[in-house]
Amino acid sequence: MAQHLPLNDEALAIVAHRFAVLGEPMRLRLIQTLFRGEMNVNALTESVGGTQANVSRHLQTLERAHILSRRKEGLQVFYAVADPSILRLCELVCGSLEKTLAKRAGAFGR
Amino acid sequence: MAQHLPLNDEALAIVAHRFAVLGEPMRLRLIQTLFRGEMNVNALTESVGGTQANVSRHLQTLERAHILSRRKEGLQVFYAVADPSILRLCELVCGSLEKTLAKRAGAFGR
DNA sequence: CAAGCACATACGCATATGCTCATACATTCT
DNA sequence: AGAATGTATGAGCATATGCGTATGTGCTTG
Repeated sequence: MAQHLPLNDEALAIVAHRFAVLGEPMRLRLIQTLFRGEMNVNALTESVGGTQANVSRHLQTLERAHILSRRKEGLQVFYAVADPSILRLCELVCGSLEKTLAKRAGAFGR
Repeated sequence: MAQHLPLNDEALAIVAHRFAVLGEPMRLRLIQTLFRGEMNVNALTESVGGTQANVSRHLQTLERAHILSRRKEGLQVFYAVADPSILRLCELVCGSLEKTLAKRAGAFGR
């Protein structure tokens, strides 16, 4: 947002929407899983837990935001991380949080 | 999220919350204004538009998320960007959006 | 101490969001 | 064509969120 500033109303809404899409634990969990590579809906549903319907909806949200890509192969649909900046985005947030919330650092990593 | 992966539930919730806080146009507008430097509530209210009550609420949300800092001086309260990573975060999103949504690029800049 | 200013908060409303259950849709196989 | 499988979508509910109006709180000044 440096060479871009100040953003007008439309741009602001678009940026806010992108952040909002990333602002749900279930969607982050899906993205996190997909960092390991492309996966179909059933596999993702098992991996993250919850119902297939819910997972499908979140995947749709992420794809519409151009964060994931969608590839249909026969009966199955494979999703993958489409926007490489997402990883850096998450790293930035994690790094910042580790500093700001050093007390709760135990919640990070495994 | 690289050396951090995979995040556990608590960490995921924290990261998601941070993204969610950034996922509102009004709050982004406040942050954007504060990139120019510390400002009090009245000045911010005039700058971003809307009611004082609403601005105050959003500022509170941002401060609780450790994105802004709060300094009281007499009658006035001054807010400032507390987390320097926010700027890079916004830049990342803007850059990514310019590429992904090249068609709507006209919405950016001024 | 009373008045005034800057900011925060309680309340109520309208809308948005996430979830589940059930069902529709699409593709493959028999 | 009909059955089976994988995915998407509609309906309905519960909760969360953003907003405005009105009021409360705290500091300062006359």
